[in-house]
Formats: sequence, C-alpha cells, structure tokens
Amino acid sequence: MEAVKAELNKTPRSLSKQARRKQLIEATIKCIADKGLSGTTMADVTQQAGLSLGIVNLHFQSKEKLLIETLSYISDEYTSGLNEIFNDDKLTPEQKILAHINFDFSRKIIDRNKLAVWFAFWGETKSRPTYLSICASYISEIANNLTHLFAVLKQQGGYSTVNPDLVCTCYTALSDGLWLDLLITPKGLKPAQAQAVAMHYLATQFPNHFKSQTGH
Amino acid sequence: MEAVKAELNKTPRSLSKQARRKQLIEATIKCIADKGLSGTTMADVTQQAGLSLGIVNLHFQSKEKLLIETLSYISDEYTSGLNEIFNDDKLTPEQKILAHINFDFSRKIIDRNKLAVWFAFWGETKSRPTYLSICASYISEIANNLTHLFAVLKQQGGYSTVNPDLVCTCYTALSDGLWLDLLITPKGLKPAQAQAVAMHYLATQFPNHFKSQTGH
DNA sequence: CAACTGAATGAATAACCATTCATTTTTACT
DNA sequence: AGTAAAAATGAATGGTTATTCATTCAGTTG
Repeated sequence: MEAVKAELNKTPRSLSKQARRKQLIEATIKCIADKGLSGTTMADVTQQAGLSLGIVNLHFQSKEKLLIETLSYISDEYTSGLNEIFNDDKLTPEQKILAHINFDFSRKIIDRNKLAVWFAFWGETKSRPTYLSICASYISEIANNLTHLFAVLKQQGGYSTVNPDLVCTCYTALSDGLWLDLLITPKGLKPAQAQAVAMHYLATQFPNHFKSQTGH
Repeated sequence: MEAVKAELNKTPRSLSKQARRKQLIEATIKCIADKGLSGTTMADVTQQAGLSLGIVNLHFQSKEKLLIETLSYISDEYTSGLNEIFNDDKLTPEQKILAHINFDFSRKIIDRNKLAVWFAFWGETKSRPTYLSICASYISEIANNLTHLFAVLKQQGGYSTVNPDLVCTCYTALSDGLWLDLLITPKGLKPAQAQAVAMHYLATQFPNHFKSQTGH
C-alpha cells in the first residue's frame, strides 16, 4: 500500500500495473463526480490521469470493466475499513459500534467525489446486474457484522426490547440517507452533524451506552 | 388529470400536447429503470412510447430538457402528494405525520422504476446544477413542513426533549435510506417492512402517539 | 369537400466516442 | 552498450446517437 504510493514519484513508465490501475480508478472517480456517470468518457478519464487515450483498454480491456473496478474499489475501501474495526479484538462491542459510526462519517469516506460515485452506481443497479451483485455482497456482509454487534450489546446491556435486526436496518438506512444529505446539500449539513444524527438514533436504542448531543 | 387519462383512448394524433409530454416522460422513466440513465437513448424512449424518433425534439427540444422534465415530474408528484396532506385541515398533526409515512411507502411512490430514477438523478446532482436545484427546492419545502409538524406535536404532546429539526433530518434521511434498500434489495425488504422501520423511529420520539410493531 | 393547420414521421446528417493497433518509448537484462 | 520485452501512445476506425427537416398525415374550418 505505502509502496504503491511511493511509486507515484517515479517516472510514469515505472509504475507497477497495480499502481497504474489505481491511478486510473481514482481519475474515474474524479470524472464521475465532475461529469456524471453518463458524461464520463475515456478521453476524460485518461486526460484526468495525465495519460494517453489507449491506456484504459490496455489495463482494463474495456470501459465497462473500468467502471466495475471503480465500484469494487470504493466498496472494498469501505468494507475493509469496517472489517478492521469488527475484527479488532481489543475493542468492546460498544467501542466497535462507536468506531463504525466514526468511520461512516470520516473524512476518508465522506468525500463528495466518492459519494457521487456511490449514488451514480446505485442509480444503475436496477439495469446492471453486475453492479447489483457487487452492492448486494458488501451490504449483507456489513449487515451480518453489525447485527451481531447490536445483539451482543443487547445481551450485555440488558436492553430486552431491542430488536438487533431492526436496529441494523434502521441504522444502515439512516447512514445512507445522511450520505445523500451530505452529497446534495453540502452547505446544509456537515459530516460532524450527520454523525450526531446517527448517534441520536443509537442513543434511543442503547441509552446507557450512547448519548445524544443536546445540539440544536 | 382524469381528462388527460381519458385521452389515451383516442387515436395518437389527437392527444393534447400535455398528454403527449406525459406519455414521453413515463416512457423515459421506464427506460431509465431498464437501461440506466447513461444507457437511455432517444430511440429507446420513443420506441417505448410507440412513437417516432423525432417526437422528443418536437415536444422537448432536446434530450437534456426531457430528462429535466422527467426529474421535475417525479418531484412534483411527490411534493404535491405531501402538500395535499400538509394542507388538509381535517387532519391533526399526528394524523398528518402518519399520512406522510403512509405516502412515503405507498405503492404510488415505492415503484422500483421511479426509485431507480430518483437515484439516477441524485447520482448526477454534483455535476448538473440544474438537477441539484430541482432537488434542493423540493427538499427544503418538505423539510419546512415536516419540521413544523414535529414542533407542533412536541408542544401538544409535551415532548420537552424532542428537537424537531433533528427529528426531521433523521426521519428524512431514514426514509431515503429505506428507499435505497427497496431499490437494491427488492427481495429482502418489503414496503410494509420499510414503513415499520420508519414507524419504529418515530415511536422513539413520540411514544405516546406512535407505536412500534413488535416485529421480528 | 377542398384548403389549411400543425402534429408526427423517419431518412439523412453530423457529432461523438470506445476500441484497435502500428509505432514509439522505456525498462530490464546480459 | 546492445537487445528483447513490456508499457504507453494517439491517429485511425467503425459503431452509435442526438438532432434536423422535408415530407406525410390527420383533423379542422369555411
């Protein structure tokens, strides 16, 4: 990972295949944010990357594959960040949930370019089975982990009326909806406020563990 | 409205301009759902409508204007439905909120073709100021009305700790996120379940007025 | 019913865009 | 340094698509 980043200083030709692909994917993210999925052309992407027109076909075979890899890229970034939290044995369930929220609204994830990419692909899932299956797999993986955390907290904290499945569905939807707010009304809602809204909901379910700010 | 519908029985040439535009917009919705925003061509739309290729330019001047009218169409349908509820003097605030939820997850709104259109446009708002401004205006109109209802219910119901702005932001985001669930995991979540999730949240804020189903 | 009006058609056009591949440039290896 | 292999280039290609507009057609009017 760091090795890949260091390579960016070398002359273009010396970049590894992996780093070149990453460079092109990041150019794609920028283009989708700037011009929309429908307005992004191969010329746009390669120009954004500062490379020649044919380079995408060389590394990805086709535009369609580049787009699929771009969706996979942001999905992997998101799920791997969450998995690090889930698998961290030093954290209690409560701390894991807290870390999850922090991650959901962190600078790395709440980047309006990436948010635009998420929504661009979500908007095409109905017509593109490949996009749908990529989304479906990360969604169910995260839901399983999160539901489990809520179930443990319910048990340990004596929250007898909490329904972990319901809370997972509600929290996940809330988080996605707040992402939309952050994408569409950038001047209206700041990431920290969005995070406070999410906390406010969790505080309704686990009042002994999470506190809602009194914010107004 | 009914007059327009009745016209659909007439021969093609006798349809009013208004009805023809509606016909083309509905064909556009179907195409965006079936082929995505980027995959929708003029040939697709006109064929879906059973009309000839040049008809869109005749009625909308350009593809771009057709798309803008399509976004306006679903926005208007949504906001006018909500405004009917807000402006119905026979309903109490509590009943209005209930009607709002019912509407958000009604068959008319939760049509996967239309959901696909919402997300398709949301994904392009960052790059298309026109789309953004259409979205921004209906969002703020609805938020004002909804916040007001929550404020009245807070007052009347003695919910001293409720923050109407926060509840409005949270409910709206939750609703949008549930729409995403309904779009992406159609077999996983039914509209009635999504509505129950939204109710579950409102029950946390206004427990004397709304009850969460015990659902499992 | 003949002349008129405007809606609708779809072949033709012109612009756009993904992909190819012959050529050039760089790197690795001896 | 010399050579082979790999990476990158970008002009050319071919397919696609939005838009135009001369023509056709249906409905209306006097």
